[in-house]
Amino acid sequence: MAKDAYHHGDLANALIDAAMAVVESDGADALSLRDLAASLGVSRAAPYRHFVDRDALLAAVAARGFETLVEIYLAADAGPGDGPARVRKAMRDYMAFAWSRSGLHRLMFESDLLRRDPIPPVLARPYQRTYEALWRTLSRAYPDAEEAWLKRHRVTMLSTVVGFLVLDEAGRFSPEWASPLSREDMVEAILDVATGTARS
Amino acid sequence: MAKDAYHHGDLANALIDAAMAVVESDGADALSLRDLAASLGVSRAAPYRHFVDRDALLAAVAARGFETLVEIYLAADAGPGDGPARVRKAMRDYMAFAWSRSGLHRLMFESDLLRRDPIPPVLARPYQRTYEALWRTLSRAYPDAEEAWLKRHRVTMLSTVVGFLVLDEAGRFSPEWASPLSREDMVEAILDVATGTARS
DNA sequence: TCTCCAATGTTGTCGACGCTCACATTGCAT
DNA sequence: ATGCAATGTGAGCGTCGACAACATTGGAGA
Repeated sequence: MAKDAYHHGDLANALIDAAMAVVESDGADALSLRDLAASLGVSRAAPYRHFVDRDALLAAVAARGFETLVEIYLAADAGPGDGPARVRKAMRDYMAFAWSRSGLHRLMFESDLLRRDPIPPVLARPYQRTYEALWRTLSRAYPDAEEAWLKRHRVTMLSTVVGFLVLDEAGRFSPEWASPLSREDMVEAILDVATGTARS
Repeated sequence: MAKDAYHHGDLANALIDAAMAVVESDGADALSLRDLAASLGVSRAAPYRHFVDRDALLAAVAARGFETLVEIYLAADAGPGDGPARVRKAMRDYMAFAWSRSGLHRLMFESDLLRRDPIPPVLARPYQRTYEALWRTLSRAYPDAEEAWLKRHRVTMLSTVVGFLVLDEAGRFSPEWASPLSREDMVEAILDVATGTARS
């Protein structure tokens, strides 16, 4: 109680937590540093002691998203089943993650953050680790494959899954549009195509 | 010259044109109604006589994008080659369009505009026509296919292409990441997977 | 041809926002 | 104990979207 009078204690993390909640519920565009500061009982200028600007805070939020994604990939790779089954599970779990936290996922994949040159420092490592984890899963699943084949597979697999998520989050696959396909039908079709096991 | 003193003449279209230029060069986030009005030599409030708010202007810009996409699909469908070849060309031309006007493409597929309920009226028709045109190309290419197969194909095909575009525009497929694949290699691989002609 | 009105454009203003600066307070290392 | 770096404050600047009250215009109908 004593310290709370002036110094917050861990304002940086509190800001990330609160920003994460806003991003998940209302999207990154809805984030206001002033509102955030007010909700934490702190002055409007306080956040700038920890993040140079609004984008830096969003980058920190996105970084947590990539860290979560790393865990998802690693868990799938450590799970049961043969290689291709683990790849499929990684993609399925990734889709579930994007679905349950769509505001965060949009920030991670549609924002300008990763378009910057250079990429924000806090984001660089989690982002790189994400793709290392996926690469590991993929190369373990197909140990005899040539590198070019694996790279090609990585490009097409990610594209298919991310494209489905983007279009779905944009409301493109409404029931009447997809009919007679159910959501599960579409997810399985996407996983089939993405992992290269599609039936013709 | 006389009318220019007070009445602009066709401010609505001039606004859309100017906004399109901004969207294509700097992205939708960079659009400022005030700057736009100034660049057209009108007052700050003038745009509001033609568009209820900033989003309405962006919706009009996006609508033009969808109209362009309709033309691309129709042209591909009217072109030479058998059905599957025309589908492939439609997707290839779509990718070229998204590439050459990436700011516009991002507005069309990543903005909140199409997430609204209801969809902005100016956007509803061009958006619907886009998918009718694609559906026509697809069903003509596979006249004997069942509806469920066609719908599934539409979902996976669009997902793969859009996902590649989104990830590419986000800078995910930089040369060192994709090596030894060239951009053309990736495009062909995407088209193979999207159109269901991928080699295993 | 004149008149009036709807369409169109302008000025003034408000509130929200990101961000900066000068200053205040705190706690930790010395 | 003290002094300094980290952290928080309050005031304020400039930009923006949006609204309201008013001004100007051109064309439709008398």
